[in-house]
Amino acid sequence: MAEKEISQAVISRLPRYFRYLGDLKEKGVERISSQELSDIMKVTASQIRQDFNNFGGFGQQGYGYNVNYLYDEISKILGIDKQHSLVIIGAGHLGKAIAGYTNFTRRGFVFKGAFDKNPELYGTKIRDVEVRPIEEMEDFVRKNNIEIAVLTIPKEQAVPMAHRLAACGIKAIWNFAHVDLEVPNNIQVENVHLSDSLMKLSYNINRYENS
Amino acid sequence: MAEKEISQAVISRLPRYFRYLGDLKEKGVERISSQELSDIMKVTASQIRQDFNNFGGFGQQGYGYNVNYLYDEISKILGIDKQHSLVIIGAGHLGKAIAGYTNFTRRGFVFKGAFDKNPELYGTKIRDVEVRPIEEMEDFVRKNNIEIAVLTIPKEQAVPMAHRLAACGIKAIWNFAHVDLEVPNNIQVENVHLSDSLMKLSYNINRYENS
DNA sequence: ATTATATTGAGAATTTATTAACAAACGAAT
DNA sequence: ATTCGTTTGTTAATAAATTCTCAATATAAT
Repeated sequence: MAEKEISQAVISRLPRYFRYLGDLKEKGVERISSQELSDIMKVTASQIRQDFNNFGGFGQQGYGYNVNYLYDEISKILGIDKQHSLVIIGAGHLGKAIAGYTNFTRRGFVFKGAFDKNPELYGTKIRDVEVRPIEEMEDFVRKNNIEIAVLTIPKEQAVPMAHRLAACGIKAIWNFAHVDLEVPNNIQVENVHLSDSLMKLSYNINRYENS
Repeated sequence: MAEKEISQAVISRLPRYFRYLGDLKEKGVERISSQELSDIMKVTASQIRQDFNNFGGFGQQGYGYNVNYLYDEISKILGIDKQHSLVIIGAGHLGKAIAGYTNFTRRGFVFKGAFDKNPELYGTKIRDVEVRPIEEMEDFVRKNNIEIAVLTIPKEQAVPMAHRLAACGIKAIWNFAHVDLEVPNNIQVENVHLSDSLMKLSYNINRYENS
């Protein structure tokens, strides 16, 4: 079947729709039109309809969208209807912050292991999970069929670590190191470059002041 | 003077250029052509030239770009040639991770204060800075002319806190809470929605498997 | 000095993304 | 049943972003 490629711009907007639909769901709202959603989310109704239509018609003419149905469909598209196992590589504050973030668990991201190269951390616990020596990482990933590695280590160590992760069959890397990884393209990478984000903020402060 | 508006797409790419130019600088590379940079960064040479040209000609025909000069110019554009003061609102793991990230200091982001509403944290230190009661935030921001607030608190508290920050003259909010803030448009907001990022990763795992 | 080579900056062409427009379809009211 | 108002899905129009092309201009070589 000829899968039409969906642009990453569209994908990037889905989690936000998902978030707002979750809120509506909690409030007990049953149906919503693209126009109402447009007013709440401050994006055009046209874009909302266009975005949803990439995946087939979720709505109904004259009615709008059923909130629960749409919510479920988006969660399927995003793949968060299934569980994903993850390990943290680097048990510093950032690693701990992410591991401890319970909302991820609610979304099906199950925190299975944590690794560090600092012996002082071995045996300490993050939410019932023991920090292990980084040497044990490969075995653990293989045996437990881990899908996602969260890379919260300094950039100097990130590139070789990505290679190690690739070699032991990880499916995806959520990369917090400030460096671009080189991995085979069967491994998905999502970068969170915090310093890039902060620089953008700095630009916008500047821009506002000089205008 | 009629300032041509630069698209955020371009701005988003600048930090990455900056990072690569920093690396080249460290390696002692003096000049580089858009084609060489293209090979290293895996973006088109055309885009590189177009991007730089938004800010005036940084290069020279037949020569290329001077690495040091270009690096300095981009740092000016991004506003990281000057110092920016920041405070952390929410001294949990994420707040600590960010406050402790020394590279930000190198880029001129100076960590001045940390606030939390949990009394157990009062007086504890993050890099020589004492965690203070959140009630003292307004005064501190005003007296110390703080520019940036890093919002690392749960989403329920984020919206009212953004209002408090707006009221005491903050210039920018770096928002890690999973919610969209409403602030007057003299305040710059940069969102880091980690769960959105993780969902994108999940989508791409799915997409690869079903292709 | 002259010529060959390299490389930008800028405009044109193309592609992609966003917004607008509207026919088709549904629900509700009469 | 028919009509009316609503709202989608889809196509068309517009806008924005990216890539291509090449004249202009620099460096380097002879």
